[in-house]
Amino acid sequence: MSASSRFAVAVHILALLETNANQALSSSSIAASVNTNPVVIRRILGRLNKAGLVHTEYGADGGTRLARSANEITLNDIYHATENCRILPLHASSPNQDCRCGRTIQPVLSTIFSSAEAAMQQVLANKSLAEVVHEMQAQAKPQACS
Amino acid sequence: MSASSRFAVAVHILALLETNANQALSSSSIAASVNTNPVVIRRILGRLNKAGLVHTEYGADGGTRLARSANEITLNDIYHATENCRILPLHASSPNQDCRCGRTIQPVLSTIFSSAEAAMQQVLANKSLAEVVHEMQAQAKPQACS
DNA sequence: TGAATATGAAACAAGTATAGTTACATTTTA
DNA sequence: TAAAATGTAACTATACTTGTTTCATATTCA
Repeated sequence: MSASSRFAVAVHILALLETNANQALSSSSIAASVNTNPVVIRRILGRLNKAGLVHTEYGADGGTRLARSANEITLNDIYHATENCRILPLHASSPNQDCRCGRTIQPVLSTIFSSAEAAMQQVLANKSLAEVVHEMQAQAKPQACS
Repeated sequence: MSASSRFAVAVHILALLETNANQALSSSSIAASVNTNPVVIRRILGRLNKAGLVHTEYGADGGTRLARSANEITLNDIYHATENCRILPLHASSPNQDCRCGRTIQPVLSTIFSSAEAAMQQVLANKSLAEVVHEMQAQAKPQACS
């Protein structure tokens, strides 16, 4: 059913890159903020690289930077870069095709499940990384007179 | 985490009960349609019973019937009866609270993830079991002149 | 009363995915 | 050449799902 925490960690990573846009960050320094192992970070960075969201350089003084503006990265971009599977899976093994119900349930469910997932992704598509970072900064400095 | 197909199987079960509303169905006969073990069915029926969607009777000639009209059961009711966890989980272990990003990411993500999940559930809430059964019957008998 | 039929629940195995860790080859820079 | 960084493989531990067997319990009916 549920997705992995890769998506949440990926947003964390990218928010960290945006707030430190003046320098490339190593997987070790990112891991210190996420509170995990650098290899876990590198595995996620591999997906983000493949999706073209970040750019990584080898060697001493290497590390990772955002590949485009935080305004041009949506949470849906990050979601697709980090998660594989359908949120709402169909049956583990195919139903009995000799039963009318078994024959017809999956095409109907597949359509409905796709609509449900699309609605979720639409919310993610409407939120940019820049907005997330802005909300995080508002969280860090709450207004005294709110 | 690996995905659960309980939700899809639960819809299958309830659709089968609706199309055989004249009789109580045993877990064995349901399992024959789903193509799995009766105990798997009984585990899901236990959740549906607890949620008040079906009513089960013991003994010879026992079995399960819908507890209310298929018009009054939405896919979101079934979803909540069968699935436990959040769709979009936060970090597996808490981020570094000494980092500004680590401190602020989770409350922001939690709000966004809740909105995304709510959008998905809204789609499910707008689809009744009766509609699903109707779509299945349309699937079984396509119009010749469509 | 007793046999038949059904559920509910416990226990176990197998399969799969995630998260964390160690280790090492490779690339780049100073 | 040494240092610092990545990419990747391998391994462990954990957790969840699915399928299965087994058995106690409840209900019906001859």
